[in-house]
Amino acid sequence: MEALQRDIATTARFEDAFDVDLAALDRADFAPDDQTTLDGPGGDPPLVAGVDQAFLDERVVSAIVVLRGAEVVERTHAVSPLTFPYVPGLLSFREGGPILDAFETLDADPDVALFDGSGRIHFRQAGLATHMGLALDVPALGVAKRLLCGTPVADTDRLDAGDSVAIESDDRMDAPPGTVVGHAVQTRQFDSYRINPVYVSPGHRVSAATARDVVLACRGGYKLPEPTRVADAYADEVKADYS
DNA sequence: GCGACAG
DNA sequence: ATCTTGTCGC
Repeated sequence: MEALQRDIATTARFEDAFDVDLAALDRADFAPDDQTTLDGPGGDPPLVAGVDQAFLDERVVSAIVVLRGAEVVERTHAVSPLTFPYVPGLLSFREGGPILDAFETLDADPDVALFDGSGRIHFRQAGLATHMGLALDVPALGVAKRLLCGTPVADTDRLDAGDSVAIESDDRMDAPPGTVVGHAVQTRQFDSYRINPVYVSPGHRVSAATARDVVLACRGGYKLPEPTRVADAYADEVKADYS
């Protein structure tokens, strides 16, 4: 499996190779109750898919929500059996198949997809977002709540909303020393208590800088970017129906 | 043996 | 990820 991941890493493209209109994405308002920017000048915001999962006993709910700004264009999910344990570094072998099951039921073809986990921030530069992006050949990036590996180039405490700190490869990773494999992104912040940043990295056909910009543009007032947040909520909703 | 570890 | 009530504070 590790060999496959190294192969995936060499095939994946950690550079911009897509046509997402970032300017239009910037104009999009992801506030759930705002629809006013959907028909703004310069074209509609791109289709952004959020992917997240919720677990049952021996099964997993894989949810996909596609947004155009704050508008939910499509929601779909799949319930699949779990056949592999959680092993740090091998997450795609546990969650990848189930995620692809869900994508098979998706009609829309998103301009970019956000996965819950790492992309290039991975020992072999082939995290879940990289694996999925390549398998689906869709621009993809990973959004993780915790750092799997790599080293922030500066303190990530006390960052203001909108700030980001590059994450460089460390000696446990395949990437050449000093390679910027992602960013710690502060999507939200308060004056009093500290909110941790999310760790964003390229999956496929997206550069580290663009991955960061996409996540910042998708902020909807919560820690998680809106596509991820609504997919998370949808996964829990579906799980409740199966429990 | 020690350390480190997405979801 | 998941098990879980209340609770302190913008």
